[in-house]
Formats: sequence, structure tokens, C-alpha cells
Amino acid sequence: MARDYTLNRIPSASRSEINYARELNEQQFAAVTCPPGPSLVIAGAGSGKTRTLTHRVAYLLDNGIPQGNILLLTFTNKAAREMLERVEALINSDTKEIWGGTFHSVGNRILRRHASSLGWTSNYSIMDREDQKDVLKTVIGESDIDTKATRFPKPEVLADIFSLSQNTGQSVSDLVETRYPYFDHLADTISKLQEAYEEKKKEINSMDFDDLLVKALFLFHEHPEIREMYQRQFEWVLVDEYQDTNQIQAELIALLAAPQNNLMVVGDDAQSIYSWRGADFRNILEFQDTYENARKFVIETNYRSVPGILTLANAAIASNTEQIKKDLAPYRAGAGVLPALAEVQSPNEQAAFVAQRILELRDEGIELNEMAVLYRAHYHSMEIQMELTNRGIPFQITSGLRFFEQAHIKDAAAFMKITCNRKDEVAFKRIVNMLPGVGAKSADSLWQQWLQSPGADREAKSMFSDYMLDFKVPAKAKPGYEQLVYTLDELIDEEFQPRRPAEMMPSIMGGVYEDYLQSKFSNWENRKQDLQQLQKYSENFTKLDEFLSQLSLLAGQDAAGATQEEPDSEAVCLSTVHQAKGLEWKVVFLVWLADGMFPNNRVLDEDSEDESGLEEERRLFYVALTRAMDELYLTYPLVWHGAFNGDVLQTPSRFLSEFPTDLVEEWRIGMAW
DNA sequence: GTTCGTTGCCTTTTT
DNA sequence: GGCAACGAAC
Repeated sequence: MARDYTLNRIPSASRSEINYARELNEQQFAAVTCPPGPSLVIAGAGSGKTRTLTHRVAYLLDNGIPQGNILLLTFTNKAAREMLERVEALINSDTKEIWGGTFHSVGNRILRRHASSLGWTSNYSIMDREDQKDVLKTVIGESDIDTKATRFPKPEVLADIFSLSQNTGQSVSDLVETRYPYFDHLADTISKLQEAYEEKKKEINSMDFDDLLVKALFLFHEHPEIREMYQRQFEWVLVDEYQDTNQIQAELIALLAAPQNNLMVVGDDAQSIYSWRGADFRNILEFQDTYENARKFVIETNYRSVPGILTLANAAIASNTEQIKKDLAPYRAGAGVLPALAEVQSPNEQAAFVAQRILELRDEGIELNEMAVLYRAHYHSMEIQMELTNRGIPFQITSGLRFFEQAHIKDAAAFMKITCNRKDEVAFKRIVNMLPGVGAKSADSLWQQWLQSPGADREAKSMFSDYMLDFKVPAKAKPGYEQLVYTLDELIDEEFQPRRPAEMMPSIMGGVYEDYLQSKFSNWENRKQDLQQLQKYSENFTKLDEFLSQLSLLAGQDAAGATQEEPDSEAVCLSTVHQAKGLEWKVVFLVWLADGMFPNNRVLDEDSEDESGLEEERRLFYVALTRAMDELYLTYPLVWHGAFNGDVLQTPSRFLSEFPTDLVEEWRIGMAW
């Protein structure tokens, strides 16, 4: 069926264009003002990728492109929010209607609208990794697999396999063969489990993170009319961090951008660090083959770092074979201080060094906000956290456990989820499990009784007490159980619809949860405070499903970040290198540079033929180095006091021997006592 | 059927 | 040091 489509023209040389020129270099300017059609911006670290993309959005708006026609895809929600704020500053107007955010949040938004076209209802729950594990346990339990007879992959590993399969489009058996050869003989069983898992998700009306992408793509394939609607809407598609997109994301982008392909992607192949999640930097390497008439812009000036740091970073990445050779030239003049390399005896000495140096730098006038400590894995931050706490240095940490993933937050959310999605097995069982005398078996029995009652219908119109009071429960649990049922009743209104999230919180706390909290946790007071923060945060939402979606999709933030309690208080940032992507600080400490820590042991164990894992670690190392603007400190401890294997001698990271020694200044750490 | 204490096992990165 | 899996006791 033919369709008329008019391409919007960008008028040339508007007044604003001249203003932009002042702030941008030639390549950036060319990219920002380039005509419609596909374009690829390859930009090295610190070369103003975000700036280019931000100005491009501003430029489009300035040239009369309606906000609603722009789609901005970024790696985190935070990045999208910050970018749009900058656009607002540039054009002096709000950007409310721009669709911006992560692939997952955009996928979710689309799926909620069109769930019925896929045979789903729009009140589906979103499962995080832990929920997913719970479901997989149930699925394994319901299957006839004897997990004890042979070593069977744990739910966590299964989740990894399924996820990778979804994100790369490869079949489970292929994946098992290549990535998990030791489970090769189980490939068929694992494939069957995947089918069962897919069934289960549908039964319990729940989607995992991958579904938000995969099902959105499926929706577009199955329903051309819906696809075309979005294609018409998103005339302009902009994608940040394109090197970290996977197969599914690339397909989604291609579908949304078609047919006019007013698509601008920005990225740096040298910073691709998510291949374990299915990211494939061939997407960026082959962009010009996929989009034949694509324009290409290369930005090779680094504005961020002093030459000393940049030279080191360039040397560090040079050992990688698979990359577009870029010669990143410094914009900043003067050598600056050379990056420091410090060998320390132990993790504690490392922490002491970092803490002391932070204090000295603060005395020199550098704010704590402008310093960061980066590491390969969350647990590398242990000693540093303790040392900073002891010395009273405030820090902000992106922890492994996100705010929403903490048990008590998930408990409270479970009450909300079940009022919204009565098929949510995970939430239901979680709630009844809180009762004394109720374990896995009783929880399942209650769940079965619930399933058989009309109250569990997908769109049931009933109070919970209509059916639940008659269920058979263990005697020990009886009093608490009734209280719980009436609490659930309090969460829905006369029309049996969920109340507003902020109204629910007091009922949940007063009804049953506060007692439970006190009996179960010694630090219940802290947890209660968290829940009060959650209450505060919930006040921003009127619709429950939006609130719950937001919680699940919120990227690694602590409670303060989520509730925006204290936005930019003075604090040192502690973060994994992965989460530091796209950020910058004046001073960066990169710690734990020991072989096996960084690069990580697992890639070193892989057979030596395959260098791809090591190359990715090297890119990660490169990302870490290039976060620093003025000063960079590299440290490694000689000894690691492993908790279960005693003291382990460490060797310096092999990455440290891949550059000439005169690129760094060696610091010898002595002790004053 | 639940709970509680013991043993054994391994710590990557995240939307 | 923390969690899951297992077996013994209530």
C-alpha cells in the first residue's frame, strides 16, 4: 500500500546556526546542521558527543520541527533528562513532548498503549532480575527436570542465557554451545525451559526487561499500522552511545527511523563495554553499509583531558586490534601533571592513600563533587567506603543494590503490584511469605486457591476479602492473614481500582508491614526511613502503573537520587567504570588495577585464542582513564586479603605494562608510622 | 511443613 | 563475609 510522505526541509543558515557556530568546532557544526537523512558521528572520548547531540536537538526545534516528532534514545534515563535540560537552556523553552529515554522506557511506553494488540493487558508487571529468578525457580519446580541428577544451571545463569538469547536473536542451543559449552548436553532441556518461562510470564502477566524491547519489536512486525503510526510520529531519531546497542535495539532504531531515515547516531567504538549484554559494536562499524547514503562525521579533538592523560589513554587503547584508528588530539594546552601510578601494600593502604589525597586536593580548592573513585567491580569499593566514613568524607555511591531492589522496598511494591495485576505470582507469594508459619509450600497453596477464585481474574471486580478470607491457611498464620487481607482491601477503591500510590503507603505500613519490618530486621529504623522516602517519591505519581514502571526502570540510583532529596550536595563519587560512562571529573582515582581484578579474572580464564573479552576490558580501562580532566591516580595493592582463601599476592594489571613508563609518574607510598 | 543450624561455594559489569 | 542448598528438629 502506497503512502505519501513529505520530508521536512531544514531551512539553511538560520540565525541560530550562526550562534551555534561559536560553540562548536567545524565537524560538530557540520553534524549539528546536517540535512535530513542518516548520519553517523564517530566521536572520541571527551570530544563533545553529548554536546553535538544536544545542539542537534536544539537546532531541529529552532528550525520548526515539532517536539513530538523527535525521539531521543540514550543509555540511561538520567542522560536523557540532562540532555533535554541543556536543550531547554539553549532554546529557552521547555521540551516536555520530546520522547527521550532508554530503549526500555520507550518500549514500555509503547507496549502499555498497545498491549491488547499482542494479547496482553496493559497492567502487566515489570520484573527485575530477582523477580525473574523467582519465576525461573517456579518454572523449574513445575517441570520434571531433576536438577540434582546433573549439575544444572542456576536460575541466575538461566536468566543470563535467556537474556542474551533475546538480545542477540540467537537460539538458546547456539548460545549454550558457544558460550556455555559445559552445559551443552542440556541444551534441549534449557530450550524447553525457555518456552515454559515464556508461557509462565504470560500467565502471570509479567514482562522482564528484555520483553520491553523484544515485544515492542514484535508489535511493530505484526502490526504495520502501529509501526507506521510511530514512523510518522518520529520523523527525527537521535541515538547516543550507539556502540553499545545490541541487535534488537539496532532493529528497533531501524524500524522507527524508516522510511525517511532521519537518523543520527553518535558513538565511539573504543568505548563499547556492554558486549556481555549483547551489544555489538559492528552496529556502529557497519552503519554506513546499513544506511548507504549515511554521512559520517569524525570528531578527533578531546576537550576534556590534559595532554598527559590523553596520551596515556591513547597508548592504553592502542593494543586493541579491532577498532577504528583514531588519533585523539588534545585541545587543552600544557602538559598538566602526569598521571600518577602508586603501588600500595594492601587495600587498606590504598583506601588511606585515596582518602588522604582527596583531603589534600580539597584543601587545594577542588570540590568533592569534582572527584571520583572508579573501580571494576562493586566490591572493590569496600575499604574505600570504610576509610571515607572514618574520616568523615561524604561520598555518593552507585551501589550494586539499587534503591528499588532492596527487600523492604520490593515488599512494599509487592502490595501495590498485586492490586494492579492480580496475576502477579511473584508479588502474591512475596506478600503471604511475610506471615509467620508460611513458607514456600503454604505460599504456593494460597496462590493456587487464589488462582481458582474469581478474584484472580485479570480484570476482576472484587474486594480481596470476598474470596481470600475463606482460604485454608496454617493456624499459626491465621491472625496475621486476616489483617493482611483487609489491608489489601484498603488499597483499592469502590470501583476495585488501585488507589493512588501515595495513599497506599500508610495502609501498607500501618496494616501489616511495620510490624513485620520490626520483627525481621535489626536496622528497621533505617528501612522505615527508606519507605518514607518512597512515600515522598510516590507523591509525584497519580497512576500506579507509571509509578511502578518508573521504579523498575530507574537506573542505578540510591534513595537520595531517586527521590531527589539532596541533588548535588558536596560528595565524592564512588562508581563502577560501567556506571561512570559518559561522566567526567577533574580528579579520578582508578583503584584495584591488579591482574584478575582489572582485567577481570573471567576473561583471563577464557581460552587464549579469543582476545575479545580482554579487548573489551581494555576498552573499559580506556573509558576509565578518559573520565579524568586534570588529574588521574592509578593504584594497585600488592596483597589481597581474600576472605576465604587468605592473603593472595597480586600482580599489577597487564594494562599497566602496555604503555611506556614515562607516561606516568611513579609515586612511592611510605608510611609515617 | 516450617524453621533453623550446618556446610560448602563463589564473588563482573546492568537496563 | 554472605547466600543457597541441605538435613535435623520442632
